[in-house]
Amino acid sequence: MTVPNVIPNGSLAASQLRVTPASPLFLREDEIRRGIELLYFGYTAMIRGADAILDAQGLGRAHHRALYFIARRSGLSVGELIGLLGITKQSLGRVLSELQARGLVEQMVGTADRRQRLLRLTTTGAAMEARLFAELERSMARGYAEAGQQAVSGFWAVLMGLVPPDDRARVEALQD
Amino acid sequence: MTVPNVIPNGSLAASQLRVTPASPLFLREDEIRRGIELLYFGYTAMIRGADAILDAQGLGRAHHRALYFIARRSGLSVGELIGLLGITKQSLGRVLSELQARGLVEQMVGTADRRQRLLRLTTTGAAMEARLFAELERSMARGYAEAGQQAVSGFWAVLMGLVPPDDRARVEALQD
DNA sequence: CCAGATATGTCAACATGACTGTCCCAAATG
DNA sequence: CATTTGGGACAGTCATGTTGACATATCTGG
Repeated sequence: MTVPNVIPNGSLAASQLRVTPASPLFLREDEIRRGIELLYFGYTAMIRGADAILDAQGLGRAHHRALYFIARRSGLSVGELIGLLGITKQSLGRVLSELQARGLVEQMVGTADRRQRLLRLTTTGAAMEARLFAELERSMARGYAEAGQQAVSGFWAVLMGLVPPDDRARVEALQD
Repeated sequence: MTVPNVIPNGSLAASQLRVTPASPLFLREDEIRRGIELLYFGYTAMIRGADAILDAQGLGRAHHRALYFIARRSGLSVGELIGLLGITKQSLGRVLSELQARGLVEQMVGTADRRQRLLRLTTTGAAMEARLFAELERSMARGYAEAGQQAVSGFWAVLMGLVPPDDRARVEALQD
């Protein structure tokens, strides 16, 4: 690698380096790469268990994400789900119709706005989502446990810091 | 949601709940879901900037991952790269031959084992990887900065906790 | 030194999940 | 009533993963 080990960055908080707190900070490339790699491998590892279940059912990650958010915000509209997933109407359309065909998801006409289709899980769908969630939970709980509760707030803080400020409200909104 | 708010977990460290440290711990579902969601949205957000560059070049994330790890471990073998990416030889083959055709990656016959093809970036490839890395870095540095250095070790700790113990050595090995 | 294991490459077929573009309908909104 | 909005449907494309089968060069153990 020819990229220098030390990278200038205008306005960062204190790092492990011995830098006076008020000075411009230099983050070492290794620290950045470590974050990138842990994010990649950690995310992959967390998903792995659920992937196996999905595979056995002939479903994919796209189905899981839809089930997850419908479970999380029962009664959300198709448009809201599209916004959370960040995909197009056409892409979601296929996933959603498969989930409906399997009897995992059902629609209701919106009450306030009758154009909307409000989504919720069927009993079967809720059971499936619970199985998938249990896998994610097992992994995440282990991560929390191994790191300790003190680490968890740092974990949250950095991840939220990755999300562009304009998008944060949407993420926070999931926390009821 | 019909899943209970409180989930039993055998052997976890202290949480925010008022639980005596030695007792079995109960992690609240919200804390788990928050981790899952932040991991999803944070990862997506970090990648976004690089995705735009890749798109403009007609490359995809698969190419980026290959470039990233070749940059990180210059001279690694095809088999090692397959192991890091967790994909099949055939999947990597396509990506790798595209990168070679574009003059971003080159191969050398292994010295110790002449069956191996050792991979490294060309000058052009290193420049491309540096551009992509700069985007990831921008995002990650902002996350670190907003959270503060103290949070970063918690961030690392939880993510490493997500990785199954057997796989951790491989992740650590990237840190030279 | 030879038989078998290993590292890599390649061809072919297929599945998933994204995309764009277009057209349509029903309901809300002004 | 005209326009906008929420949603559905159809068609085609692309990126990236998969299996399976086979080839070739090289290493390694008996």
